[in-house]
Amino acid sequence: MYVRCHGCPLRTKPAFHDKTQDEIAVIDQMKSDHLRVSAGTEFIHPEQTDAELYTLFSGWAFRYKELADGRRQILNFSLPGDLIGMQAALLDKSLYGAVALTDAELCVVPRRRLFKLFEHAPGAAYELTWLGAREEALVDENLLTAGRRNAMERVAAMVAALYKRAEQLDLVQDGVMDFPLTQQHIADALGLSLVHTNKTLARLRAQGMFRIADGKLALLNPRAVARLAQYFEKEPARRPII
Amino acid sequence: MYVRCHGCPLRTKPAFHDKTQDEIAVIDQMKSDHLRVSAGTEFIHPEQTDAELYTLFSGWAFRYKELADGRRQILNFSLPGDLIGMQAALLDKSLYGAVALTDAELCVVPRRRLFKLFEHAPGAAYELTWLGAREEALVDENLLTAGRRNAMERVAAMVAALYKRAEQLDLVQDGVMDFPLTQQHIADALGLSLVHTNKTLARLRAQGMFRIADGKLALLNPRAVARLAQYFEKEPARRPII
DNA sequence: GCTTAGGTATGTGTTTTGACATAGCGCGAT
DNA sequence: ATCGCGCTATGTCAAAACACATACCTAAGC
Repeated sequence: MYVRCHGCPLRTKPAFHDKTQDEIAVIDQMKSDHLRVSAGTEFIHPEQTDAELYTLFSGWAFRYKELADGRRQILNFSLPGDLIGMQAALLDKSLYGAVALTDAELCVVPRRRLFKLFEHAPGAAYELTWLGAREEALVDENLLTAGRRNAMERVAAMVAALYKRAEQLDLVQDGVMDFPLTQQHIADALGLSLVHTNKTLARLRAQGMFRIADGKLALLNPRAVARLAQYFEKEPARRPII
Repeated sequence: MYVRCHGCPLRTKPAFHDKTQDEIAVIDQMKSDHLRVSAGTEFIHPEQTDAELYTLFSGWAFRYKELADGRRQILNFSLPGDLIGMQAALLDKSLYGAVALTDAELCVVPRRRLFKLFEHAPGAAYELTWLGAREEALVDENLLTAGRRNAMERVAAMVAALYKRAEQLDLVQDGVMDFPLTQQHIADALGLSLVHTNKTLARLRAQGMFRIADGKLALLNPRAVARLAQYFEKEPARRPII
């Protein structure tokens, strides 16, 4: 059940850099646990002071913040290979929550070992920082979306971005990928109301650019979606994985 | 004109951790330049592939992204001591621009030296990563603002957050701080139109919670502002500075 | 002194988004 | 089997935000 980094099936995906056996050994040593959580589990809590650092091994997750009156903003979605919890692990306490969207597996790097990692494995530390910077880039893009795109564009931007990320992980087949978000998740990620999200999806559906149904997303016209969203960013060809 | 880290007047502010002479020497070695730029200078360009890493030494700056049709979203504002350009320095190319809002001074850490820093100064590398995580936290909060707060709340949240940051840097006197943003900047940061921002400011002004005028912000009723914005986050008492 | 440009202010009408209500569907629990 | 719940769908109306037009003020440049 416990997955050692040496045989990790994730790191051989085309999305990720190759690593030497030594590098992998370092990371394997840092890893303290391999966690299985079921859909809906909140594995980092807002205000939590002892959150660990995680790499999502399988499944989907998201980070969120909320206001005192319950309004919730999803900050970003995590796919396999993504780091979750840099802020939570480094800062005094977590300023957000993190929840598994599907059943998921998490590789755990204890926050206590983080500084050691910087001392003894500068390469891994650099990659950690790199991944942190990438996560910020995702949030930046989401902020652009929430701040400056209208409802139709927001949905299109989200579809385009998630599709591109899934593609890199070999999660797309014949233009179709798993898509475990409810409309409430979409609304919370895009800064829209649930009802308006539903109506926006209906309008987009009528235009036939993509289809979301039964937990699947089929991207029918990537060009049109990218154009509508004015979303043209490329993911780096290969990235680290810790 | 060139400021050596040893005598840096910024790092002695109460907002920052103390450093040993050795630590300071390491950073001083990393620093390659001390740049002066005038208000409006864009010192990191979107798509730029060779952006350096900066610490803002004096003045204000902001990072932004824009859509092809010109809509602009300001991602966050930087105050003295803040790091700017982690993403730009680490990733292949910059996904955002960075502009000086006022005349400003920048300490430059060349991107080429970054990996060396990780190899030879794990403490400094850790702090760099910490600062990157903090910047992401700022963007997270801005995303919550743009996505889930209404116009009045957005302005209040921005005022509360910037005031709190300025306070930590001794930039507040008698409840008044420099505030070099135009209404267009506020609009672009909050995801509002210029006109609506102006009207929202007028409504808030009528309520007397704060006053923005002549490049100054006077916070008259911090409690009311925090309550309206539902903004209660605390900055960590002390943080690193590179 | 005049002009221009950037910034702020405000009225009017339109568009977008949200709120509320209601309904249907599928699925798991009792 | 049926009840309740989560999720999706859709109509109607209200509120929030935007677009456009115009005006005023100040400071910089000629």
